[in-house]
Amino acid sequence: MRGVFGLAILPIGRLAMTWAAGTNRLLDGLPSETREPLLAVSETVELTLGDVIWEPLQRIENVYFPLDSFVSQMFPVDAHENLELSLVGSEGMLGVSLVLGVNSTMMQAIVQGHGTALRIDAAAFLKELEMLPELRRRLYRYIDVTMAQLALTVTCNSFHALDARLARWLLMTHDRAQPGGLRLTHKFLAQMLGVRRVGVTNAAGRLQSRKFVRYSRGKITVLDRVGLEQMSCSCYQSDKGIYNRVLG
Amino acid sequence: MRGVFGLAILPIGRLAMTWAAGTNRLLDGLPSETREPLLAVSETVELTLGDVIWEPLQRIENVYFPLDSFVSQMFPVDAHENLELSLVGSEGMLGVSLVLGVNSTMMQAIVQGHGTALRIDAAAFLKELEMLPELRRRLYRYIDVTMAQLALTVTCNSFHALDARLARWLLMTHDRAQPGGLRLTHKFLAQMLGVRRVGVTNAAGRLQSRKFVRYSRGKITVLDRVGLEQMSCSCYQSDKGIYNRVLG
DNA sequence: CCGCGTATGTACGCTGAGGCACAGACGGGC
DNA sequence: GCCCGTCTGTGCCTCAGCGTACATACGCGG
Repeated sequence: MRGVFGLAILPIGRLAMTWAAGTNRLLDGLPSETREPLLAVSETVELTLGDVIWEPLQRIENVYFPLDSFVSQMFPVDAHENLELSLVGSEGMLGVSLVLGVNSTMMQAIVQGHGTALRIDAAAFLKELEMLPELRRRLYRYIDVTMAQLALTVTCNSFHALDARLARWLLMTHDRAQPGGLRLTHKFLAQMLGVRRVGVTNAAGRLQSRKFVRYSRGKITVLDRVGLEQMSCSCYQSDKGIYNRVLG
Repeated sequence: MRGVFGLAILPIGRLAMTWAAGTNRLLDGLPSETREPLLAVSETVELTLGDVIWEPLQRIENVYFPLDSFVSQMFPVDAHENLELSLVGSEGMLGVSLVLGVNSTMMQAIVQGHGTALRIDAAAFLKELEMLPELRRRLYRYIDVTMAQLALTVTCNSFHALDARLARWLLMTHDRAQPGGLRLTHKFLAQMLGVRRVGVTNAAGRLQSRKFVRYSRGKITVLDRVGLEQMSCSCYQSDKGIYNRVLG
């Protein structure tokens, strides 16, 4: 039972308002007869800021269930046309294509927040998936959620101003990150949001002057979640709503 | 065998370069032991331009496999913030949430192109789905494709100019439509692309002045596919590539 | 064949964001 | 404690697309 972590022993996350570090909400929602065999083939690994989990067209060797790390997925089109599509933290899973019977991905996945994740070898995962109907059931529902969230993001990106999108992005990141300030430069945020760095500097400046955040040289501290929520578009709440509706 | 149509009898679509009317490419790719039982519970229905297949949060009563009709899906956020997310024609299926075990959808689906589709009652479909592993296998792969296509669309919408996106949209529609000119007003295109009507009028004017299309009062004729392809962004080809890679 | 509704064309100012350039400011490493 | 690289701030011009308003043009129904 190498590296199984506290997940099976301390399912505290289910009652907490925020997602507790050390658990994965997707797995948490499984009956223990389903969760245990999966944990038995998983190992806890450390993911470091900037690690590339996979590149487009790469074969999926492992799937990941983040615990207190989080990872963002992009879809590279041309050289610098990157844009974050989804943020996967302890509420989700990386490698859903495998669940759908496709063993490679079109996405690029990069670690955004340092922390731990459960890692399962692709072959072992598929074997368990076959034997555990409850696992299938839940992961399929999760996939439906990610599709709806992706659809929301398309619309949000098209219609909502940068300030609102930045606020939303900071909130979503804050939800998934460990306490103690986010490691994010403006340049990086610009890539995530698909805009210029200067645009982020201006938008972030406006957030800071309203005392919603404080930042300095790549470290951002959220000071006022409520303020950020008011400034962000409704998509932040919608995104959570989509998740809770199907998986809550 | 009410309304089973020529699909089982005349699988001509498999050899044709363009998708032949009267077949559905997803079902076409199935072995006949799988296809036949599904066809036995399906009926052919006529879909008329403007029909609303479903609204957000509505229960999925039927799934659809378009034959020579096509349907677009939107994700309404606020009042008029609509934007097309996917175009489903004879290459696809409507109601994938059901395949994932979720019996409602966040999408709005509206018929874009008049024609026929196979319709299957949700309960009957689920029953067949359970009994037909090959069907599951193929539909799961299709879902993976739609996720990748959606991801592509997010990025395309963020980075590519209206002219290119309009060209892409016309090509995709043209691919799925029956021969003889598309029924699309500028106002409608504007909604699909998430821009103002005036923007479409200008962009469409540029396409027309280059003799790529001709249009008048809601009817658009594609004159020069190659020209349109050159004007559209690479996303048109990418979109087809994603499909063929997994389902071709 | 007239009228009205819908579709399309055009105009004007506005603004968010792009492209680019450069200046200051912090902070880790030597 | 200094240097240099990285991060952040600012300025300037450009431009695509928005909001709005109004003008024309086609075509169907009476």
